[in-house]
Amino acid sequence: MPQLDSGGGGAGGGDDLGAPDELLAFQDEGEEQDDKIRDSAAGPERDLAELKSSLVNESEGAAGGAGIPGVPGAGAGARGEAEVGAEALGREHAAQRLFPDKLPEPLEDGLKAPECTSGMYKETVYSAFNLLMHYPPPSGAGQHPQPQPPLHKANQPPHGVPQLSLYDHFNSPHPTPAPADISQKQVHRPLQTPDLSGFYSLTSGSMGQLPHTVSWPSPPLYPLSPSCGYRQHFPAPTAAPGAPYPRFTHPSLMLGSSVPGHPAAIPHPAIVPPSGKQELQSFDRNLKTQAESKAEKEAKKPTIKKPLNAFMLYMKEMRAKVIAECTLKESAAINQILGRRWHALSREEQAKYYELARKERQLHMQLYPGWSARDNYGKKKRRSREKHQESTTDPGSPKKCRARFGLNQQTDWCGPCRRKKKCIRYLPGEGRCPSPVPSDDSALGCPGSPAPQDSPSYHLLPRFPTELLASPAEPAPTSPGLSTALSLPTPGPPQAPRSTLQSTQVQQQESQRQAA
DNA sequence: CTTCCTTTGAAGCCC
DNA sequence: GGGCTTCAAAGGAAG
Repeated sequence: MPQLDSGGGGAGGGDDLGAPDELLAFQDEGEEQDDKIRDSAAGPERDLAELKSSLVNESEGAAGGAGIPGVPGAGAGARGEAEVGAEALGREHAAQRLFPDKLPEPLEDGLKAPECTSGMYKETVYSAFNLLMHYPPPSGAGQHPQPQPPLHKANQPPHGVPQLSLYDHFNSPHPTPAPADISQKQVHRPLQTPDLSGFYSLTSGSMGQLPHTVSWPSPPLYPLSPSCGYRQHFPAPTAAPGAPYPRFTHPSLMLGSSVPGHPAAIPHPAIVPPSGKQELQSFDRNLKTQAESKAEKEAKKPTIKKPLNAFMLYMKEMRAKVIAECTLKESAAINQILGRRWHALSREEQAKYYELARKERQLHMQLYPGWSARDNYGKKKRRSREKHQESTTDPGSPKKCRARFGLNQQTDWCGPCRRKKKCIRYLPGEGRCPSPVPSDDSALGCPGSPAPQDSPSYHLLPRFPTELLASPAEPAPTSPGLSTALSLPTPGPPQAPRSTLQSTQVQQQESQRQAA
């Protein structure tokens, strides 16, 4: 994993929640990083071209990479408990009124310059990082040597000034702070990108300053109030302007005001109703009747979702863009494209998402100390036991197929069927699946650039036209011989995989476009 | 209405 | 510790 932590020591030193896989991902990126970094200043067009070249060179490993930008850990500044209460609230408002004047110059610039022309997703990433600045400040700051205070008081910046470490480090043009007098500012600076908040929503003031090239249909992970921070959903009377966590105050720390099920409770975005409308009704009922039995409350206990990992955050941000580019809406297809783009990201670009995910996990852990991913096990409808057993005992199961031929269970595709979960091609006595499977899209009737066949880190077939992944100005090279040499049969009856159908659909769209 | 598909990553479980 | 499974998001498709 990239050394995301600043390593500045102190209380934040133990904040390593990263996964070891992240390091592997970065190592795989290899030496192309220099080129990617060099090109990183280009716009969306660069992305497509880079993506194409990345796909071609995907398997090229490389040693060592540039260090990932240091990211402050979770060191917590301490505040005295005496600040709890209305006094602190009043102080917060007062401080917020003063806040704009305390904005550092870059933030001021951001406030005054909504026209930002950065990379295609940089804005949102940076925006998320702006909010990450609300996380515990780097312990290295040493501004709060006191012992770790309670959560809702733990991370307030010293003087209501936003922590700029992440901001400065990533040179984000976007400001974070939320002036208290937002409504007035909105009059002069109408929102340009009302839905900027894929990761964490920002204050309306910030949002007004944050141009967003991609519409953001998704609801914010951590919705904010129009006026500041996370106050709306996580009211924190003790929060100072720019305070990191207080607006995220855990329900259990809200002294009864935000406990799930409590009338005043406002759920964290990770808290998801067990069943949509019913959940809303449940909350509505809770607003009316507080005398429900404890058992009932338990039964209606909302589900706390897993924190999003880096790729999920990336998908959340980029989905709309891919949908717009490809005119596809099926998520399975979009996700394939996003997966390849993810691999094509530079180390630094991925590092941003890994860091976001790390913060996400850290925040989630603090919000829900007792929560475990196991809590949600079985909440999604599991496949039946019989089906599972059938899969594992089926000689054609990809699991057995991969095991038999020494393929990677996680990433290798089992033969030409191109399915991970159920190999429909391999049959007993048929011999080894031709794996790696054909690495160009021609098997799907799609021209495409060949993928590295022996790459241990990139076995997946390109099942979508390379045009979707590569720059239109740079047509992907075709490899006509490969598929014909392999002469792979289609998955065949009863049905071809949906992805194949989807690919065909995409190809048809592309053909029509070219014909036009 | 429910499940599947499809991706990567994190985490839990089992041996 | 390795291997496997489940879940996280998303929305169309299929059952």
